[in-house]
Amino acid sequence: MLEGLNPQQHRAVVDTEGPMLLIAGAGSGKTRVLTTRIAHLIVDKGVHPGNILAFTFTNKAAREMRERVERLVPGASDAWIGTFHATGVRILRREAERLGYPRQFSIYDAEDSRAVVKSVLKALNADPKQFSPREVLSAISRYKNASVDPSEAREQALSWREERIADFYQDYQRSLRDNQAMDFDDLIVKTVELLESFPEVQERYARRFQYVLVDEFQDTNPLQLILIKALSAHWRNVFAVGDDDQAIYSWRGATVENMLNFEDYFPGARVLRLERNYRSTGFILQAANEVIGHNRRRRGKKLWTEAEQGEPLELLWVDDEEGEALAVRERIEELVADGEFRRRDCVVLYRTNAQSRALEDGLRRGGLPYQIIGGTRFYERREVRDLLAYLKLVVNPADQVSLERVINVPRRGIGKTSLQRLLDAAAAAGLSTLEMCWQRPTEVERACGRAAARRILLFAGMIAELAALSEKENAARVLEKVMETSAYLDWLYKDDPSSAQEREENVHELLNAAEAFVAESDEGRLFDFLESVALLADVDRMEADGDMVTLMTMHNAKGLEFPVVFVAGCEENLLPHANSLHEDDKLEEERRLFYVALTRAQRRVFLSCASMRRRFGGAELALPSRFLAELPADVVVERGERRPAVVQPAWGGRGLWEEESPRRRPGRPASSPGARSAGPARGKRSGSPARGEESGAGHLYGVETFLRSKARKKAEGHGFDEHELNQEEARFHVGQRVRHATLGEGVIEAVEGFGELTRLTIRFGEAGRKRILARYARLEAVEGDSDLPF
DNA sequence: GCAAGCCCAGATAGT
DNA sequence: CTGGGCTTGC
Repeated sequence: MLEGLNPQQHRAVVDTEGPMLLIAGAGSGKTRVLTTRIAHLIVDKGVHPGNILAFTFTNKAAREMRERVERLVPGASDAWIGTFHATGVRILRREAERLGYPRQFSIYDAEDSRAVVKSVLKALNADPKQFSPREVLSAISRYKNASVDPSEAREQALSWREERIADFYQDYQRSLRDNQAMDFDDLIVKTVELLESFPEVQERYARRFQYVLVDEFQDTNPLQLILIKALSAHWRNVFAVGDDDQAIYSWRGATVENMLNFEDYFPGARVLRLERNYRSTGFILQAANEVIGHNRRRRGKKLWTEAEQGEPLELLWVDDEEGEALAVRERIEELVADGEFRRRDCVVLYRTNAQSRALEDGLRRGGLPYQIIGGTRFYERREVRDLLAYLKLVVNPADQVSLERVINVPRRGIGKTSLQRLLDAAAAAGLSTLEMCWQRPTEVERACGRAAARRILLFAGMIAELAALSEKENAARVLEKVMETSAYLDWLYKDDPSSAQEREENVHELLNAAEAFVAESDEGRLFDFLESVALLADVDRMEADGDMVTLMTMHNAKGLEFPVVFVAGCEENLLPHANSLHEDDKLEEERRLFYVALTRAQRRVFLSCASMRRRFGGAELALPSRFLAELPADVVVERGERRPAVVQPAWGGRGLWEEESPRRRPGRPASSPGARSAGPARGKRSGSPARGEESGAGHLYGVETFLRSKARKKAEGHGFDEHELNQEEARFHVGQRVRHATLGEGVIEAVEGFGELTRLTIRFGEAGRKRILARYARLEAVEGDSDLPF
């Protein structure tokens, strides 16, 4: 078992007593250490598997860890291995009654939570202009992950706004409790609450877990740290594994402080490091090391490898997202044709889910099989959520959110007014809506009128029947019954025939999921099924079988590895993301994200960078990511050429990126790839020159053609002739300085539309950013272009 | 009670 | 361009 471990790994495995922090670089074999350590505890130390607790970042990671341990030690599956959330649920299902929750409390996902926040905002008369559900929700989540309860939030509030949010927080929690529901964060919050309020319970669990292991420790938050401490308090054997260079979830409340101050939180802790990388080639590692070296806030380490240099990274210059998709597809086809890689070896990573669409289209058009992780998730489809809401309601009749979702879906003539009367009556009686219906039907009739009451009571009766059924039947049977009694499929076709077929397929997939669950689990109980659904992460649904390319966000790729990695959209405002440009901490997190992306790769890395990207329908200029400039020049070769983003093609002047003399842009050394001016790319010394010579041929059309055809279409509709059109086009370009009569001087950031519809986004000094119609703006050109990036 | 149509805001990342 | 929320008219 211990064979083949390097000395550091070996020590990390066998040095089991007391707290330990393992700083494990990307690809340094930490998963192996974790699994071997668990196996070692069981086999060599005689620890009972049930006394081991391991936290992973995703269910998929948990499953893999369990399988790997099981392979080393058959019968080890009694160990508690799971995400923080899953472990929280596991404890809460046994103990929730102490907190005043029934065992079968509902778990609300983001959309359910949003519904609750919305109703809270409405009830407290919040001004929708000042408080969006989104913001409030994220504020609440931040509080929770920082372990701040509503009353503390109220006390800490420094402004009227914060006070209001604390009030919303309080009502939100009250509402969840009324619904006997917990949101995602609560799964940990309530577990901590339980352990803190009931010392005997804490003692019981802390005694039980002789060894506690935590993976991806750099992405844990203060609340999770409290949970770790509480559960390891008795034996104090905490083994935390993490890499500060891969901390990418600070927006979820995670803090590297947990790692940096480990020795304070766990006195007597030892710290070990794994710096030898077994995953990537020399070139890839060199690139990754160099990039992450630009971060200041880090513990600092340097990965090394004895692997061969391999192939240099390739930088693909493309015109726009379609060109990018095409380039990605062609490279994959090439790799597959060479026989060196399969499609399933390839992953395409991107910063935002919105980028997946163009990539997806490109792959589909080329007939290249792919799977997408994340984005519009299966369990977020309306039809799937409707049916799940029925099931949740069956399990937990107090769940108002689910009730309101389905009481009139399919339509049964229970409209807003009747529903409101019903809700009011129930609230007045201090009962949940369904209890009201079941226990006091006459009052429902009084409140809603006879006709409406009849329909409502019919619905309530249906849920009661389903609930009875769920006592003895498994999840799949109950789901079938829901579909049957609600005639859900019929309604799909009635509601929107055009989408009905696709939705029906989704419904059947849900049914399949339920069947699969029933087949796998002991009892196939409905509420266990709902729980497994609620806790699923996107990556958990990743297909291991089937030869297809995988598409996902960089965040989702954490902890995974692939022979071939594509990093799409290596552009300013995307990577680093626009929202992270102005704070150093955020910028460094973006860099870590890029680092994570690079270090997923075993053998090949392709980076793509477009000159133009479409957003909200309009065209926007894209600049090469500053991170590209941080790559050492001799580990990258370029493909295609960096074509100027000629947003105004007809005007004939120099395009934004055609420079008469190589003028250096800020922050970009001349030797780096990003600084090279347009022109045929050259293979570099270490690369394969022949490839570098290839042009970026094969685009469906250049930016120019695309924009002009679009312009012509518009012009035809508006009685412009082409001459006039060109005149209009000629007037403005991105980067141009202009003066506005009242707004002052500014720089054009984006040009959208053509002719009389030309819209300009201009950043003014004082007035900020404005989006205006060029024809009314009466702009005056000012000499000299602004130096981009803005 | 309900459907059609209009308007506006919007999309960083996810257990 | 898209989706959700609101208004309007039947």
